[in-house]
Amino acid sequence: MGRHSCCLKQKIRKGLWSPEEDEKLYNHIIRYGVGCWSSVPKLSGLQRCGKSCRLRWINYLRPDLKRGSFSQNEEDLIISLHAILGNRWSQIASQLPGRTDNEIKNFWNSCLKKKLRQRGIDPSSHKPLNEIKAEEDETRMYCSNTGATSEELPTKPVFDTFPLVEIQTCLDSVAEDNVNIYNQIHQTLEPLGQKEGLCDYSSALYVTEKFGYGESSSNSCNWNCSIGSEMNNVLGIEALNWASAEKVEAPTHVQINGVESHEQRYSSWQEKQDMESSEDYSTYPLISLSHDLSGTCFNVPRGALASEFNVDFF
DNA sequence: AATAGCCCCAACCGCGCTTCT
DNA sequence: GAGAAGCGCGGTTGGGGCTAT
Repeated sequence: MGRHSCCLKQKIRKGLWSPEEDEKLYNHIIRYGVGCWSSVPKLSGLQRCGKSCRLRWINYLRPDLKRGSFSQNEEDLIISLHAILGNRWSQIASQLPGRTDNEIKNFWNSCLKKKLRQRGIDPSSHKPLNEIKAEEDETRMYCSNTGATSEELPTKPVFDTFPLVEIQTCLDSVAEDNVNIYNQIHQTLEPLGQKEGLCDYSSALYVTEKFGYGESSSNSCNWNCSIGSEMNNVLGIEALNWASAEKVEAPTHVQINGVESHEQRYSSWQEKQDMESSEDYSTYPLISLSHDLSGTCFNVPRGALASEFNVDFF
C-alpha cells in the first residue's frame, strides 16, 4: 500500500503545527464533527494531509485530553497492562481516559522502561533481569555444546494453548486506586465462571475486548470500540489460530541426507541434560517469545503467565 | 558564552486491515 | 472479485530544550 495518495499531492505542509493551523482544524471539527479525514484539509483550508489532521486532533486538540504528567496510579496501570497486552498501546490507552496511545508509548519508551530496569525488571518480558541473564547463559551453553547458532535454536512450547492468566493478582495490585476498572473486569469474568483468580487466555481477551471501549486515539474516529472486530484481529484470531493450528510442535526427529537436524541435536542435548540432572523441560534455554513470534501480532509477554508473572514491582 | 551530548515528545512513515466502488 | 481509498496502529525519526563541560 505504501504512502497515502493524499500525501503525494503537492503543497502538503509537514512538521510542527502552527497555532493558526490548530485553530482551523479545531474549529472545523467542533463545527462539523469528524467525518472523512481526507476531506478535512480541503474543507478546513489546511495544507495538510488528512492523516496528519487526524493525528493532530487525536493527540493534541481533542477536548477530552488529559495533559500533564502521569500519576503514580496511571504509571502502575500502564505497567500492569503492558505485562498483559505488550506493545498494544491503543488497547492500553483505552484503559486510561484522556491519554493517547502515542503519549503512553512515549512515556513507556522514555521513562517507564528505564524505571523498570532500575528495579531489576526486564521491560519487555517483565521478568527479573538476572533470570533473563541466566537464560542467555544457558542458551550460550547449549550453542557451544551443540554447535548451533542462536538463529538455529529450535523452539519449544513456552506456554499452554490458552494458558491460565493470573489476571486477578495483576489487577489486585492496581485495584486500590482503580476500583471502577477492577469491579468492571470482575463483573465480566464472573459470568464466565472465572472467580478463582485465574482465567484462560480467551477470557482475558474477552475482558480486554469488553473494556476496550476506547477513548484512546485509536478509536477516536467514532470513539466506540467495535467489540470483537479489532480485538479479534489483533489478539483473538491469532490466539485461536495459535491454539488450534498446532503451531507449537514437539521437536521432530528428522535426518536428512545423514545430517543430524537441529531438532535431533536439541533432542540429544535434552536427553543428555535429563540424564545429568533431574531438571525438567523448563530448564531448556528459553528463546525470547517475542522474538519467536515477532512476525505475528501475538506477542503477549511470557510474564503474563501465572507461574511467571511477577507482581512485586507493582 | 559556546557547544556537544542527551532526552523527550510531536509528528511522520509504512504496513495491514476494512470499506467502498 | 478486484482494485482503490481510507483508517488505525506501532515503530521510528528529528527537532527543540535542557544539562554538562
